Amino acid sequence: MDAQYQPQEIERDAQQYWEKNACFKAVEDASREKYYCLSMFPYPSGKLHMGHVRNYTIGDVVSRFQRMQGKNVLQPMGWDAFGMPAENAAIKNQVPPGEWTYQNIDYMRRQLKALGFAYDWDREFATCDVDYYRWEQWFFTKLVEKGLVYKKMSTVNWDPVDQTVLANEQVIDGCGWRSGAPVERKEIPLWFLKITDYADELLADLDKVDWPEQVKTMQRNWIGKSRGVELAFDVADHEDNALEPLRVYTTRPDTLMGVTYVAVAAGHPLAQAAAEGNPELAAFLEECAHGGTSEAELATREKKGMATGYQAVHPLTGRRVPVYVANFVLMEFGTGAVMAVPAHDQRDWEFATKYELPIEPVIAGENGQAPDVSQGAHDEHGTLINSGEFNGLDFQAAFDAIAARLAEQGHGEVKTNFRLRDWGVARQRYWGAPIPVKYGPEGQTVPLTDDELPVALPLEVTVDASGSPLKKMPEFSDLGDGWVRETDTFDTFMESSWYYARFACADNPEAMLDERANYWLPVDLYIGGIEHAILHLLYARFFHKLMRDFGLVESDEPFQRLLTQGMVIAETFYRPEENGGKEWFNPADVTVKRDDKGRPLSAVLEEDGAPVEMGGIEKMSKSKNNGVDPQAMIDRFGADTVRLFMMFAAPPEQSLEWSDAGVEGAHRFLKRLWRMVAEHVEAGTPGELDVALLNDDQRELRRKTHETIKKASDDIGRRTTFNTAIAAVMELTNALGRFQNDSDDTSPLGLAVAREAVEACVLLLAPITPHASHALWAELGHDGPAIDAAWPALDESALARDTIELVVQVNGKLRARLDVPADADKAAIEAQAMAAENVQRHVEGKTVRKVIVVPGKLVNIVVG
RNA sequence: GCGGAUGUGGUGGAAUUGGUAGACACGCCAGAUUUAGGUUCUGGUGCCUUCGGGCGUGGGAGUUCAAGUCUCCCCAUCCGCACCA
Repeated sequence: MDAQYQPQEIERDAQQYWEKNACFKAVEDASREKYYCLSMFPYPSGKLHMGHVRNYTIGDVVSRFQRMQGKNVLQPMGWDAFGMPAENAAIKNQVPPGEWTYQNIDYMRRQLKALGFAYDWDREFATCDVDYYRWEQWFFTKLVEKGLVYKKMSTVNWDPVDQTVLANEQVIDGCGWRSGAPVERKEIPLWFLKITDYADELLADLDKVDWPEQVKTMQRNWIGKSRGVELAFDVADHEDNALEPLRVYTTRPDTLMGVTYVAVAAGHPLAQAAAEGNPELAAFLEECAHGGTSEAELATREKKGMATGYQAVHPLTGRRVPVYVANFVLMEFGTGAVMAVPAHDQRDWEFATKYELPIEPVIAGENGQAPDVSQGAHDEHGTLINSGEFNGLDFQAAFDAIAARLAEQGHGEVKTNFRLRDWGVARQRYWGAPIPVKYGPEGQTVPLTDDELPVALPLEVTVDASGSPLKKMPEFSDLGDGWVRETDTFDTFMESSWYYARFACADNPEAMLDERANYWLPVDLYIGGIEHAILHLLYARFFHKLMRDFGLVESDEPFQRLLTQGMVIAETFYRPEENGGKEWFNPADVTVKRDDKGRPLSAVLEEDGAPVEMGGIEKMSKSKNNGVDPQAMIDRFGADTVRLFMMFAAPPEQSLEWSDAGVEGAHRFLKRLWRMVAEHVEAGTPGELDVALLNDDQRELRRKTHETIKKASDDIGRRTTFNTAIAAVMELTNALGRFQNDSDDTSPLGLAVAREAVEACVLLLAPITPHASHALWAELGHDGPAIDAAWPALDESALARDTIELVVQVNGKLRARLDVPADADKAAIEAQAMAAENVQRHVEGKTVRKVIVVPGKLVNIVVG
């Protein structure tokens, strides 16, 4: 065989073999155990970035591993093809979004193929294909029939200059990203899906899936189920006329006696009414109507408020408290009003302090006395004080008693609330799936019928900054007789909420899903970025339940197991510019100088030899110019090296720092492995592996082989820590290298032991470096391809040891190491530990108080 | 602001169930080989040290025979926050 590792030839040959033999075509087979492995599909932005490479390598490693376990594996790929970037590119380059998108898909598909991923390409689709989104339109009309869809007024970001709705991302510091004009908040009617109808089930079914606990916690908190009391304050205006009662929700009815004011959102009817004839308040409401709508922006904004002049009547005491308008109270959230207990809620405390409102403690501190609230709120549960007849009750008793009293008086009731809000699915954009609804001349709103579907998005358009071209295309929107079509399109989360199911039967022109979906679903392992932990994953879970209740799928959850991968990050380099900005340089164009300990000292730009500043390690991004192009790395080292480095440099859930030196290390390892296999093949034909005849070196290498099989199987199959699996294989190759060089054992039996080790290395790496393993497996004389080889089997008997090394501690400090027989009892171990010279030295003259023996691990002698 | 995470040598990371801290790799140092080609091989490498040992997992306290791992407080960084995907 060729002693040189030639990745380009090897990878081309392997990929041709797989393609020619349709190796990765998945066929439903009820007699075989299936495994559906899915990586989140990419947005076709132009070319692959390292985050994609990482995501898809993880999925490919698991898919190939499961195939070697004998499973019937499905690993599909497609394109999340609708979205804003295509419209932005269209504005910039005068190319229709569809054309731009499909060109990007063609280029990125070639890149994926060059990485050797084991996809069933026959199932590929893009969400902008009408054959895909037509089913989403059809399903939406069915949801309308079932009453799971409604239209209501909702707040959006409005750019008053460009006369268009802006996404939160397009609002920068409260201003439109193109126009720079201060953004206004505008109310428009939008379509919503009733995800809140499924809130309880979405919460409960988190217990059924095998997901990282932190993701489940984030979803639970997002759904935010709480038990509280909804109560009403009577309200009186300046002339003491009674107004509509003010409804608020609280999870702390026990603090009700500490209410010193109530606050309403700027959009609340009470605020609007109070502003009439009050120009100052009207100006404040106007101020609140500016700026973005995102919760983060609202919550971090300086807390401001203004008195309405209205009074609210405390439902139990009859005491009057002022009604304020506050910019941190949201109309979308709950009733749009809150009761404020500044002594026991930090946000209320800050507001009360700022506007000099009373702060009255009603919950005792730890010592049973009134807590000190001069520096901040006391928000823990405790015994009630200053609460009249409720004094002395604990949280639960007070909750129940106060809720009962409010109910008695008709002022309130216990209520379960959710933080989760219904899903607004309408977007005022062009590049998305048209919402299949029409409006009649008398204001009718009618979902389209099956024979009016699909509504195909026109592809020949001119896009500019002034909003969706659909709204200016009567040939699209005008249906005649006074009927017009909806020009809003779906949120792109709609497409990504069910694509995993369509992969099971992507070629079906007659139905959204068919029985094949029930063969493949649920997805056994779903892999993607942690940034999708809430929205995408929650919407997809919701959509799955909708499809289930419509009889389209049988399972309750779409993704049985979830792996959330970390980001790919890299060092940044820059030079300050005269205008105060920074010019960023790509790591590929910079050389870092180090001191003799390897610490980075300085960096210079290769082009001019002059220094650049090191800007720290950041997520790969265009703005910091620290992206490393996967294509350049594949061209230089081959796909296997890139895959190996990505899997070795960090566990999949953590962020991964790109390192050119690390990639070279991965490449070096593959070259070394190749050479070792070549040397082994040259050394002669192995004999029969008769384990009874092994010498010590042979038995040791064989033990290492099977220890490695055991560890790699567990690391890849159960733990998904590919980095430690690779480290274990590297240890085995190191052991094999010593065996080849130091022992130089070319006896038939020695070669048989070496062969077992070599084949283990090749197969254990096959999911990670499939091309190299494909070639090496053939060089080792196998007729079938490596992808059809079974995962190496563990021989437990090879792991057996005669003696075990134990450590001996004195007072927890390591003092000696012992070789003890594997079957030694505690007394014997203790005696041997005590006898050790260094142990004697540390025990001498002291009293042995205790001896702890942990079998197989250590002995700890406690002296005093 | 709210919710979730992370923090270990010069660097990436390992330590899976409270039990040997630093596996594996990068970098660096020394030596050998080769001087065409992204070399290869061997050895060393946490810090301090009076060479006995001592110290050491972001900082501070605590539980334990034993803490990177468990508890509490603090600091820093990252992710998400409903129209980015």
